[in-house]
Amino acid sequence: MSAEEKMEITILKVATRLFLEKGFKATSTTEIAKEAGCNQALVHYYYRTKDKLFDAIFEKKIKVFIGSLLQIGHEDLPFEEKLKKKIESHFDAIKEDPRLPLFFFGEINSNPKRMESIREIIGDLPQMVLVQMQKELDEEISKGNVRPMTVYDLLLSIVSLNIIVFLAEPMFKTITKISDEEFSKLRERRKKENVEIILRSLKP
Amino acid sequence: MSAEEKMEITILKVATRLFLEKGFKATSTTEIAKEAGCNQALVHYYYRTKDKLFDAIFEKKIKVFIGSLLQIGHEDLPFEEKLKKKIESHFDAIKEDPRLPLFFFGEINSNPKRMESIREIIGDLPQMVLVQMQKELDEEISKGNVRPMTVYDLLLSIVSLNIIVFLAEPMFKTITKISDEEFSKLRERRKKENVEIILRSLKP
DNA sequence: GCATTATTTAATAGACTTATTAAATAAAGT
DNA sequence: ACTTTATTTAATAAGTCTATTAAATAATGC
Repeated sequence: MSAEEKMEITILKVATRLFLEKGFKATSTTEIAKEAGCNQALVHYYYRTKDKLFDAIFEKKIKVFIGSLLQIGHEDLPFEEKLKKKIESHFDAIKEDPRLPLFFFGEINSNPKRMESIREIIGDLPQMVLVQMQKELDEEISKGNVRPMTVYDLLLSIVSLNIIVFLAEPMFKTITKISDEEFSKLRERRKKENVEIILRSLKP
Repeated sequence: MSAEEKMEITILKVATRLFLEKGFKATSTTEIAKEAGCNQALVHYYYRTKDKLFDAIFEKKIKVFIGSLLQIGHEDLPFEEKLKKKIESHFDAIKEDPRLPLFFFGEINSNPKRMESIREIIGDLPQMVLVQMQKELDEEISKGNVRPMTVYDLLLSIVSLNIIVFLAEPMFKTITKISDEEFSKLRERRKKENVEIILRSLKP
């Protein structure tokens, strides 16, 4: 097991996939071991408990999700362009991992304490996102380019519009009987549409 | 147990609360029985299996959720007013039962077959919502009052904006440390804001 | 009152869960 | 080559879960 991938890593990858797909409760360490190709005890040997294994994964993913809203290296662009980039990078981060939204909202709901303990680990990240956007937004409002609005409202709208197409995919496909191909088109259209909706919503 | 509420009903109520709170997998018939104040076997006596009990509840709730988008008795109102009523009635239906969105998206994701079998039971309801809105929308587009847009896009936007505040409540409160009172205000503001965002998004 | 039916319980089968143990094998260090 | 350390497994404890059984109690019909 040295030419091959280290089993410790394989376990983590399999666990990531399964936790994201089915959530904490519905995934067993037995199943993780089976898919990784090892004994169930090995999962506990490397990660001690199912909880610790999960937390490591959860932490990594929430950083990706929140961090995608913190656009860097575009300070010189005009407000609308910066915002467009934020929305699109957030959308792309979710597209990379379409189960992310349900994963977070589901796991935080079923175990609010988890979020508390993760809060300390992710640190300033959420604050940075809020402060950065707050600053940019307030400036535009004072210039009269944007109608008065809180940063919370703006963020909620962005996240909301960006997650829906991924969140609703199974329900949507069942109801509309739309093909996978058609759905892909719709998803790509939504990315542009979301930017359009947000920009329109800001006009004074 | 006849002056009191019938145990069959109590079980259903408790099960509804627990399934909505924690989902199918995380809720045991043992727990339902305990909270209802009866023996675990009685849950199976009345509802045979955990699955059947769940399906009965799921079906009821999805009808409420989808049905709230089918506004009736306002055919004479102008388009924007009808749309406003739809958005608000959908928002209110969720407010009545804030765990509804996570419940659906979570359960459908973790068991897509469930949705398939429920599809037959709920019947035309989703089609009615789609057709009704399609008709109203196309009319406005042909009159030039609304920019070209599919009914899917409109519906996705509405549902998305309406669910986010309920879906994100635990995450949002942890990150922002906002008080319950402040959050209530924000939630009420969102209801108006959502109507505003949607109407702006339709302008030609 | 007695028989029939409905409601409820205790007990348990059988499967699955996480986590720990001790033992086996492989790798590395000297 | 021998010891120490890391990796892996089998076995199992202790608990949970759903579903079924047979037996007990309560309600109803006649």
